[in-house]
Amino acid sequence: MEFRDKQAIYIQIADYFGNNILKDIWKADEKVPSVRQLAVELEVNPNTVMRTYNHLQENNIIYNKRGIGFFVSPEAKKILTEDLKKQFIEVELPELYRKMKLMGITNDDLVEMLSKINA
Amino acid sequence: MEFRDKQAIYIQIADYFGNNILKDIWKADEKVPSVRQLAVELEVNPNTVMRTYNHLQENNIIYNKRGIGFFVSPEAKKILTEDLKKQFIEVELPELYRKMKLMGITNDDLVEMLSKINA
Amino acid sequence: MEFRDKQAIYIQIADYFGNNILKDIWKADEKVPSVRQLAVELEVNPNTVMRTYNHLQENNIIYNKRGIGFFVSPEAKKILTEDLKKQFIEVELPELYRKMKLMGITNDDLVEMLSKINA
Amino acid sequence: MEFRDKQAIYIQIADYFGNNILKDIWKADEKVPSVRQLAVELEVNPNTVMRTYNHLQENNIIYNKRGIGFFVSPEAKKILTEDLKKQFIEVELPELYRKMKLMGITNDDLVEMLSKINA
DNA sequence: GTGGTCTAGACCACC
DNA sequence: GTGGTCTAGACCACA
Repeated sequence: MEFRDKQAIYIQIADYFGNNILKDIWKADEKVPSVRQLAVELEVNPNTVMRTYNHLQENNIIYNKRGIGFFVSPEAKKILTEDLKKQFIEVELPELYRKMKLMGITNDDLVEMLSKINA
Repeated sequence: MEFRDKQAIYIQIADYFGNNILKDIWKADEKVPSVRQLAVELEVNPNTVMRTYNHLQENNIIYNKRGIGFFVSPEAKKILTEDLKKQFIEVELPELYRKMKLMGITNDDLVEMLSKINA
Repeated sequence: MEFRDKQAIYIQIADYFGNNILKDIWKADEKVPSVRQLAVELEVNPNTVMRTYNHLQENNIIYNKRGIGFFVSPEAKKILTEDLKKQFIEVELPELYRKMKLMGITNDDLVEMLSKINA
Repeated sequence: MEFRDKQAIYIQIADYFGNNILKDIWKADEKVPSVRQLAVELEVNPNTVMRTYNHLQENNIIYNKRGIGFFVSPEAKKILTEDLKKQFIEVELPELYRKMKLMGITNDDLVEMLSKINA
């Protein structure tokens, strides 16, 4: 994992978790790596991983079993999907619309541009 | 100005400038508000406005006439448009694509959603 | 046993013991479940149960007959009652008083609320 | 401020904030001490204070103005009151009831005990 | 072994 | 001056 600058590492790790869960790579009630283990893997300070885990736990994405570790919460996927949709509809879509209008990009142009990425 | 926003205030001001220029509200070689005046208007520290102006000047969006004030540079609109396009194609479009795929939104869905905003 | 709870598991088990004794479900000199048996029942590590038993033994709630098992100590009920009262008077009551004052709940309100639980 | 052991310092600081807001010592949109300042006052590491502030911010008790500091959120008092009530009704009241029953304390006994604290 | 908390000290962007 | 993030290292309780 290589970290983009500009965004906090602990957030990037959280996003990585979100993706893994949304893509069904990590399923409900599965154990996620321990704090120390992940810290070694990502070459990051354990505190930073801990911060990610706290963040995810507060948002009910993961939960903790005392002395055993962290696990993917059963509601994780639902929560992540809803958050994504809400963010998309309320923030990103209007912003996209605004920019398209500003640059004179039509819906057809947009679809064509997206097809090129696909290819 | 939204202090509670996560984006830097001086960037928010710069965006405001960009919009005004792109929408032809401010045209080439027109004078923009003075630092002090804008600081009072936006209820912001003058240093912060100065920072915006420096930033815009470095990017040739505005230019300075000593003792008179700042003016919209003739190339401003062109530069802003190009920046916008570059950012759009290289960053936002791929990100849009990624999220659509993650949420299972098709091109048709997207066009329909955009139409709803228009309405 | 609720692993996700913030309270230590061995304490939760100890509380469970205390309740059983106070409610006369387990009486003086009666045998309590073996460590292994209880560990299986509660789906808990035997070490954790052992820890509970050590804890209870230190507080004279249970005693041990070598090779036979653990038994409810004759003074168990008295000790538990006294601990409960002490904790109640010195810690919980003042805390209750503090919160009632903070929320503007009167003694009458409290009695009424308690009656509702009873019903 | 002297810290009780057993409970995390950053939580104790958060509780202290809650009390100050509930008692109207700190009012809506008032500035709270800066991270560094409070750290010095409480003789605690700034990271610990930061942790408290993050915690409070996530719960909309305080908000942040970039480069200026943290402020009491307008909804802070309402949120705190509701949390307190919810916790009281759903957790503490049933627990109180359970213990009273276990120890044979009547409503009248309870009221009398509370009066003694008052005196 | 697991997480949880805290300290110390550093560096950064921003106002 | 403000917050925000990260590292390094330590100590603790718990399973």
